[in-house]
Amino acid sequence: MSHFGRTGPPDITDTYSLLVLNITFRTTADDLYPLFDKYGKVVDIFIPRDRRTGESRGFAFVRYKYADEAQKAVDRLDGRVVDGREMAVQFAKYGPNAERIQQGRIIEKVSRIKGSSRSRSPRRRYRDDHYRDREYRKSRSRSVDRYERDRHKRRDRDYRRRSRSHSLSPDYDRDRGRGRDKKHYRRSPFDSASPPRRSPSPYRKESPRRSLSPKKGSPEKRSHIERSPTPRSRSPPGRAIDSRSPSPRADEE
DNA sequence: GTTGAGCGTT
Repeated sequence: MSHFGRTGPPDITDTYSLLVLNITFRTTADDLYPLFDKYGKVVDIFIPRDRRTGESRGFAFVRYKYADEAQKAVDRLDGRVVDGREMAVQFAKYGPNAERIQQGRIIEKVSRIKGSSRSRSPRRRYRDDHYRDREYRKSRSRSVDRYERDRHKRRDRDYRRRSRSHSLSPDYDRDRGRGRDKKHYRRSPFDSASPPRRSPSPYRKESPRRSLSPKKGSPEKRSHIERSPTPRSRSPPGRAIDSRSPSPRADEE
């Protein structure tokens, strides 16, 4: 009763799905229920979680019974700060069965949009057109494309932290930033209160940090060489290990 | 204990 998503989809025949993005990873369906239920009758709330960690992915699906209520919730809850984070509420474009959705309502059949009431959500922007363009082609299964991208994203998401970007063009990056939010936009690097005096090259992605003395060794280099099946007994038959790791305690122990 | 583009389960 309280927990949504525990069971399969109850009935998505006459329900409107709303996509809630930008929510915190700690936000649960129970937390969103009172918020969305205040604006209408919430049929079900589902928050996709990770299969491995089980943590929320950062977005949830709120299903409403009526479109007017859903629309109101989108207008009222869109941009609302929840748990210190602004959540973006918008109509879902895709359904659970990869079905097409218009204004949150699942359309089993691919009907042509007459253009009656589509300019109701100005938040969709050109993104809708972009996706639609791909669907129009129908040269390939978009479902697979989506899953493939998702998969890459999952792994890339973890690796992204270490590596900023492989080598994407400025255009690509700019397109993404522009389509998402403008909060990332910075007025000017010189506008900063602290001049980049300390930073040798703020524009540089990273400092090469070339050290003339490679110290004793680089563990990273050894990573690709071998995993060292026996890291503990990797002590070479020399005095290298002895000189750098006397291990006085080990002697006593 | 962390992260932040995006579209979903029994």
